[in-house]
Amino acid sequence: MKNSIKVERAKKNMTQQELAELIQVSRQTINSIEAGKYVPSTVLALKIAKIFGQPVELIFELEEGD
Amino acid sequence: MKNSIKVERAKKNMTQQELAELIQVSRQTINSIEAGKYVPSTVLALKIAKIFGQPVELIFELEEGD
DNA sequence: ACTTAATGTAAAGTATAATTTACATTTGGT
DNA sequence: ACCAAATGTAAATTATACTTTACATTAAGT
Repeated sequence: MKNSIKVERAKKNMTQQELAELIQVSRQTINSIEAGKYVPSTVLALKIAKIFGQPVELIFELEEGD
Repeated sequence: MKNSIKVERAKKNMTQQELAELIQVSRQTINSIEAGKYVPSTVLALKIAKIFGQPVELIFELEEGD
């Protein structure tokens, strides 16, 4: 699964720290998700999508093998 | 977080078993998600939404406390 | 009433998401 | 070059998603 969190963050000029605080997780959680180290829960995906004003499927995309 | 998987399944006349096979998880995983026992990963949410032809936000909804 | 498919539930185990702490590296401004 | 903010990375721990097995309950058909 890939995601465009980094891009959306850049659009809004938002740091990992700020995003982390907005959705109430640690900064490392955001960093790890961006780095593709793990797949977030649906709650996180919904919160992130909401903040960026985009549908979940536009920020998170399935890949081969998912 | 609540979801409308049961309803969408009913619309399509699909069993938990069938849905489970389509997204490659156990039947109990579907059952537990429907029962609200836990929040699925974003990969599962995307797969489920895809099968029902609905956006993720329409099937999975945040609640107070999420 | 009987049978069968579908669903609900539960316990134990495994895999993985998320946290915390800590430090290294990069980037941008002055 | 220096400083500070932001990002990358990593190990250890905790929380939770998911599996497997197994059994109980419900719903529907005959």
